[in-house]
Amino acid sequence: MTLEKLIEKNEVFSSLNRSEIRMLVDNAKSKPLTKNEWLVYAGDIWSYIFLVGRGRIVALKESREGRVLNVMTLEAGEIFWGFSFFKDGAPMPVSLRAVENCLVYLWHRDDILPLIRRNGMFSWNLSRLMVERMQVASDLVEGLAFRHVTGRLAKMLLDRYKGNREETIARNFTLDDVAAQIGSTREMVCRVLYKFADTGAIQINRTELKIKNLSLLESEAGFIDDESKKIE
Amino acid sequence: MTLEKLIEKNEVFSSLNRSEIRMLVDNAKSKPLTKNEWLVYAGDIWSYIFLVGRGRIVALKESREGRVLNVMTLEAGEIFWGFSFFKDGAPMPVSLRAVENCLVYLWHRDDILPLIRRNGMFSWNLSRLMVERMQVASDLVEGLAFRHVTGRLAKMLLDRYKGNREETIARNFTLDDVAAQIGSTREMVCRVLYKFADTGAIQINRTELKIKNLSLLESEAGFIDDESKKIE
DNA sequence: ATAATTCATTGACTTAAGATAAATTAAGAA
DNA sequence: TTCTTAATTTATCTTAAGTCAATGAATTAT
Repeated sequence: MTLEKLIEKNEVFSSLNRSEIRMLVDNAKSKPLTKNEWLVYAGDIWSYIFLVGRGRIVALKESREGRVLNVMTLEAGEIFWGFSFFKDGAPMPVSLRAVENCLVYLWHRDDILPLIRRNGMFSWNLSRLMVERMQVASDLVEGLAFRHVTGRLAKMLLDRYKGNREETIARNFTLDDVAAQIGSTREMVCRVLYKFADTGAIQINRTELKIKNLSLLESEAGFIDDESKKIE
Repeated sequence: MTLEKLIEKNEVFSSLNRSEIRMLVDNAKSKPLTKNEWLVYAGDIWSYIFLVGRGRIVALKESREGRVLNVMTLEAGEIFWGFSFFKDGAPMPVSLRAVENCLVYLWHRDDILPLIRRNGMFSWNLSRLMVERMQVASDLVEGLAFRHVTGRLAKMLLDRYKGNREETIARNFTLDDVAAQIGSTREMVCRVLYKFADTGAIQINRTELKIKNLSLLESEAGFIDDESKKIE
């Protein structure tokens, strides 16, 4: 899709007129990323806002011990930014890495600021997007603080495959990927998956997966009232 | 402090002119809160933005099992908002509770939106504040995902008392408070505090606390390279 | 001052989850 | 195909952290 089309389709830019969009298109710095290439590292001071034109980019945190937590995935058409785009000197809270070959369009803060001054609704729309991102962070916090690995994994399966009930799904993600999504280890993920299979919630083999019992999974995820887990 | 003064001092409102400030002052709904009173509950649809005039308000999450996680504390002069202030139907990710007697000034989304349309820098400043809040969330995630209770507690002590090195500090927080801040239990917090005392990092008794060895605490918090914890 | 209540502390016990290592299988390269 | 590499699976062991229960100290209410 052309950059112009991508901009037109994105809600954040919905308040811009023709000439403003043209200005954006003309000033965009496009940057191709090869699979696994890093766009920025956590801790960097980076004052850009960008739009994913093609491919997918993952935002992740790494611990010194080498563990990885995927915070979110940016699909084509989505927008993200460096924190110092908004606040001078604010470091990136996550690293950004292309999970496949990508094309991104970048704008430096200095090139966007005039637009923001002129167009009140533009940064309003940015604020709205930020709220969405906060919801993601909020869910993450809740999972990490209150749920066991079992619960986080069940929730992830539901988020991903609720629609594919009773369909056989190819396991096209590695255990390490899943572990990074829920903040655990591949061994734990593997064990818990087979635990779910034991209870009949899912069916699983080395390459495929099938959701057999939605409500069982939901109760593992903590969506359903489970008397044994309640207080008073 | 008068509402007008509070508004003038807050960066978010720094782009407003006299008459806009007057408009805000006139339209503010002021609401007193008694200690421990709830302002909103997590999950509520709540389209207000507010300014803490007096007192302190804590933003917290609760699990079904009764555990509590303090996400942040809003002091007098600080601003926060319901998520549906920005996005229709977006639920509150946290509950808000007064930890002492408070006075808050509230504005409904509908009363602020015209201002935002007119004044581009206002929502820009809001976005900047949102970035600060995201940094808080980011640190929280990092702590929960990568640090043990020991590390989170050490970090909390440093954040709170780095300046009070070698001074005796009254323990004016309950173990439950601390546990809620770092996402653990009072018993764990107690045990870890006495573990820190064993290593000589702090001195502690039932009512007081003293930081004895900053670098020991820092290494517990993971600020210092600890060979034993590194990979390869 | 005394009683009631809230907090802090500690030990014993249980569970969740990570580390390590080895065996097995699938996928891809030669 | 055959070989190599990467990923999955399982078992065992260790550690982190939570629960429960009991005790003692401080604080608040009466």
